[in-house]
Amino acid sequence: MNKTAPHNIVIVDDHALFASSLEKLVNSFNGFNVLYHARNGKDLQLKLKQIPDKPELILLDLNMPVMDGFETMEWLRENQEEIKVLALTMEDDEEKIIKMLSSGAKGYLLKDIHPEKLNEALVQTLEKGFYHSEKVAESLLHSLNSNPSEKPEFKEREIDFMKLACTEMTYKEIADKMNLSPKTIDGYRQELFNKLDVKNRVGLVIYALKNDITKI
Amino acid sequence: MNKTAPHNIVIVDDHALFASSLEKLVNSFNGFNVLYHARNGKDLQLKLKQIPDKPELILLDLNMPVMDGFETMEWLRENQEEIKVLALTMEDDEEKIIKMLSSGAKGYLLKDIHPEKLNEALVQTLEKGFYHSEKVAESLLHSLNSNPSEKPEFKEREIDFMKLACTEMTYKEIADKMNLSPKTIDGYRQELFNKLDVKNRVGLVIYALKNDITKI
DNA sequence: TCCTGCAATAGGATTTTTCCTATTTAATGT
DNA sequence: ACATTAAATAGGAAAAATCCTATTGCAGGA
Repeated sequence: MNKTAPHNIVIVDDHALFASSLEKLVNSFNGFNVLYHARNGKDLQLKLKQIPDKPELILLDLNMPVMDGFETMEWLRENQEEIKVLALTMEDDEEKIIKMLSSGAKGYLLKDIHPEKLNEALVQTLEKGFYHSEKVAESLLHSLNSNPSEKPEFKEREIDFMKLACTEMTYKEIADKMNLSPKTIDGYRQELFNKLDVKNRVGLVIYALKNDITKI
Repeated sequence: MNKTAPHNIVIVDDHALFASSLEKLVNSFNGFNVLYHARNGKDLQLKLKQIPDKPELILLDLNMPVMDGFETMEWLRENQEEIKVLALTMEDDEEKIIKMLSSGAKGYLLKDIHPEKLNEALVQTLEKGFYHSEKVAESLLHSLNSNPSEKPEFKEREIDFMKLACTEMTYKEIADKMNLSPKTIDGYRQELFNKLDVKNRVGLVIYALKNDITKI
């Protein structure tokens, strides 16, 4: 069909099965060819160094061990500016979308998109330089409109405290663990209750879990 | 290569991109052919009814809207006994593995397996009738050994209480909501603390969330 | 009917949490 | 050296949570 050289793509994803499957899919698109895939950012750095053929575009997963999508994106922006990057991930978290796009990603795809959309995204990114799905565009608009509710910032110690507050420890025990007076802990507690608009420790725990301050 | 008719496979997964990608991968295996894919259990029922060609094997995702993998597995066991099923999912939750296998799944694959393993699993399932990856086999052994820790049973009211305990309500408020005396609530609380071996309300909240008693 | 088991309830004490306000200390810029 | 600020700390009190034990009411089985 297409006589010109196909566009070289690289896939970065720690899920071997998904990466391999996706490779087959991308190869089935007209005019695209998957050069190789990398397990994570580190692996990608290595392969970019060792393999002379450079991709035009990278499909980058965000959740990876070793070196995740964000770190990888930062590194690519600094070291491989010519390569276009499309973020490809499960989560449509507004914060993450903004973070990736402002780090220089050309687009942000959700893994539940239709295969034809992926094809469209690849073509459009190479042609126009960017691609934004309806869903992501919507998310962005939403975040611009409803942004007055900015997320509060936390100090290191506050985050430490919140994590410990999500355990069965009493405040006295937490104070010991953090080498602070119980009264200082009480100060953190109060400050956080106000900042987060919660009524009690359970509210704090729920906030911390909802916002990935800590995992259980 | 293989002159005999290829083995027909059906993929059930709500992620269009993954399903389509996986289709390409499976088609690339020697002797396999993907008939079609379904978005969920309901969709599968429909397609099994409408499409005369029956698959020999179904690759079944667990997390789906509408009709999830567990329900689908139950239905398949009752209505399409001849079709072999391999569960294919992200989570290596022992409970889920056991649930699927005891519902008649021929194997349980994690989505992070290597593509060749998938090929192997398909071949072996059709030949021997089952496939168990090292990881899953290990999980099963582990669960058999360390099973003395059975999960406690909860009464309706206890579950109601736990859900409310995972909010910012005080016990007095919870008592009002449940139309019980605060002292009764205190009884539930104490009983649950003992049963679950937790020290305080935060412990209870964490237990409830870990065990999907409630969502946040 | 009597016994038994379970859910609901209570009394009373102690500990922890929560709230409000104020002071000390350390760090930082001018 | 002095003003400014943020972090750490304190006092004191009310509210909520936690603990232990005991009683009541009711339903079902012997």
